[in-house]
Amino acid sequence: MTDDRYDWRAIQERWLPEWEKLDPFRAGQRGPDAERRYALDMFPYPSGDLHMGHAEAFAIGDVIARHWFQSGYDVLHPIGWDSFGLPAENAAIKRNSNPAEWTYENIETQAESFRRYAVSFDWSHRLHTSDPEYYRWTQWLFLLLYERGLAYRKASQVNWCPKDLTVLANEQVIAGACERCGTPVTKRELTQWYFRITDYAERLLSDMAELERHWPDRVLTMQRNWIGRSTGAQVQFTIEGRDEPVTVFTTRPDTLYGATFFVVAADSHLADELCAPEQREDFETYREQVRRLTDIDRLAEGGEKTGVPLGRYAVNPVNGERIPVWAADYVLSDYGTGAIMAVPAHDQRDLDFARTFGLPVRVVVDTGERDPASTGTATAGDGELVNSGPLDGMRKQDAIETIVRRLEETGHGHAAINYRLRDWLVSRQRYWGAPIPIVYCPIDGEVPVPHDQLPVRLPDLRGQDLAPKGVSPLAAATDWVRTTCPRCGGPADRDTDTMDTFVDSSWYFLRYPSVDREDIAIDPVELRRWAPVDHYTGGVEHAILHLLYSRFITKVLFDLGYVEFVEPFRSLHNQGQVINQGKSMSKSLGNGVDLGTELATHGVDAIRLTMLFAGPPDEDVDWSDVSPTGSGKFLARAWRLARDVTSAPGTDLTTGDVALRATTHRSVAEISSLVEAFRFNVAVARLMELVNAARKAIDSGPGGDDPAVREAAEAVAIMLSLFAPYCAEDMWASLGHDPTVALAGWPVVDPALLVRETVTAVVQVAGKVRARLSVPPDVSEDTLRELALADPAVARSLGDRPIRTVVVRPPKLVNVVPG
RNA sequence: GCCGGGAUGGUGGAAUCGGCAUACACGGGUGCCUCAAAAGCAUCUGCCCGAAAGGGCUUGCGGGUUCGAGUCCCGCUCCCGGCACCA
Repeated sequence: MTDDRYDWRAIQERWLPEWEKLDPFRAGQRGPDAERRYALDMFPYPSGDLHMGHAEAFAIGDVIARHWFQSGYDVLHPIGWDSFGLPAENAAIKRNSNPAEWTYENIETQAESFRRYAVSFDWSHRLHTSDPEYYRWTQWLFLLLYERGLAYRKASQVNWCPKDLTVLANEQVIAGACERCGTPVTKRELTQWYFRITDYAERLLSDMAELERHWPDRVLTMQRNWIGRSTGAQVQFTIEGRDEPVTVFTTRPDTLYGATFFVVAADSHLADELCAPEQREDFETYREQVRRLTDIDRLAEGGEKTGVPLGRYAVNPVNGERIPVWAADYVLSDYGTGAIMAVPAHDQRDLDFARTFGLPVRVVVDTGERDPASTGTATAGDGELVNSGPLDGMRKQDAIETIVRRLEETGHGHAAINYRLRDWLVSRQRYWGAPIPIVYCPIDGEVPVPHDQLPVRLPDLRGQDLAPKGVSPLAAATDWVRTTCPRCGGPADRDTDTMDTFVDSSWYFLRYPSVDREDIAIDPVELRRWAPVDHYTGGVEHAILHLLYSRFITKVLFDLGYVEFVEPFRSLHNQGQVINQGKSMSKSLGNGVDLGTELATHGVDAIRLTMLFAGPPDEDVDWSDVSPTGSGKFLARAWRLARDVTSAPGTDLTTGDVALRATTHRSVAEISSLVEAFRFNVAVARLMELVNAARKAIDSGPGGDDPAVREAAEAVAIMLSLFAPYCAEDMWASLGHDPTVALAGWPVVDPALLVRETVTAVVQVAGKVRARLSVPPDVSEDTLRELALADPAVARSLGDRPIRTVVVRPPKLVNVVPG
């Protein structure tokens, strides 16, 4: 490299093979006493090559990991692939092949791109969730939950995607449509496997206290809303002609005297059971109509209430009043008990229903507002209880406590907490996933596959065998399905569903430290060494699903003694999206930006730097607003700086120009705290300032042979290695050092150089800046006041106005206030 | 509707313990270098008045607290994200 032009292509070609040889980012190299850190990036799904979004996310994660490496920590920064999933199956059908082919081709492509992108991974901990060596342990995890009673099978109405022909978890239904393909979701009654995540609702909520301030607010809020805790009471209503009472959940037991009717979910078994013979025809017509309606259609109707009377009566336990029972679709069969007491005066939905069907409205809380029956607006606020027997005259909170006590005394109810969260449906009617390790025996029934028979491997299906049929493709592999019962040895059938791929990703971070262990899933010693994850980087699209499931599985494994912490991710940051011209990139808009093309045009460093300099990491980067060319220019400038250093390596740096040294040390101090605060854009800006200052020192200051210039250039190289590793490495070589700059060690700040000899004091007159004074940092209040008042600009600005007060805040500011 | 987050030059963004608003860049102007171009270097660049010196104004809008507000308080407008018949 004799050319003195910055040539990023040559630099990439030179250093990539050197780094491959050095393999500098292996975990566990720093000895037993080094402090350890676990840096984790959300692992990618192998759909083709890496894209702009990956470039952003992994650049951010890499700065964090590289900063830890530079700071002397022993760092685990692993990578893997979330490699089960639907697109591989679709590709396999198209190519008449097995999904593995497409999957592992893409993994290799992405791995190659990651290497070129210079992410500081420890490749020796690599994993793929579709490897039998991995999914064996996913199946083991399933069995663990099964043995604990946390995995169970039940028949229920499930979300069904009519295009993908598979069931979906509640979390995968977005505004009534399939998360993956956007098709409106319908309901089906199926027997499926569930994980009992609702058992952990309270802990998932309360353990969030330790995530506060370390996770983004919006993620915590989304999780809280998703879990949806509400407090109230369960109340038992007798149904005429039925032995067992029906329980309802309400958050407003104080309004019990205002219940004027009773509603059960139209699609529930209860509605079917309660329907009187004379209403049977109407009910079944209505139920058919409800079943056909997707959530999207229902939303489109704008809250129009529908329903049918069931011809039965419920009895209000507090006053013995008979109230009619209706079936309606505004009551959900899978929330609470699927039945409610309707208090139209104080609940808007009940009021809408009552007004539609002419049902009575009785006010029991006087809020001072007008009668809901005439205004159409339910009154939900606090007020004085009326028409409520013993509760009359109380306020809301008193009434709630009193009525709950009475219900408990009479055995008609009790205080209760209800959650919006449902159990996690994990069965999928797909091929490319981890088979559910259960067999069905005519004699022994449901039997778990013994641990020593894991993994239950996928049979080799390809092409049309994988086409969606509404049942799992595995059902057609009869040789695979037919097996022997582990208990009695007789013929039995395997479960033909595979697990939701979110099961795979709910524990991968626990596997990374011990990927090589073939005998156990999680090596407790390795896990203790690294986990929990110190920092997790990834997209906000996983704010609920992946993060909630991971937290749940971690808690289960904690209870079983496999892990020693209850929260897997100490801190979390969500990167923004890379968009173009104000919109997210898409084929239909034709505004896609290809990462490969950008890298080929500007080089890895310029792209990484552009991503990081564009703005705060959690905000979107609009590619049409940023300048990779500008980033490239800065890198060239920094690179030239190193070449213009003429002092020898090892020169005593403390003899350098004091002014530049102070600038360097101040920059290092500031950049350190900016990087720690994830303010990478500002850190880069400060680095640019340091480069500019050093440039000036060479061109019009002490010159290139001054040790302070070497000190500045070396600091720039080390700090730049977080953002632009190739350029930094080449600078490091120019400065006469051996690779790799990535492990050179973060520059040490000399506190003596941070002390300023003079500072600028601002002098204001009536709050407007009129003069600046150069004063010592420990200037006294009196001296500063005198200096300020003696300043001619202050006198001019004051004119002949008298002075009312002088505010003095040494050493920064004086404000002279005229009378 | 509920919850969360925002609004600063032509653009991306700095300045969050109340104390120099517009750092660092992008874009643009002018000049040097060059046969020319690219690259590089120098320099200017919030708005208005002014030849200049200088002055006035400015952080979505309206109030308030304060010697002093982009920053704190009250009331709005608009934008982005999440949830949405959850009893």
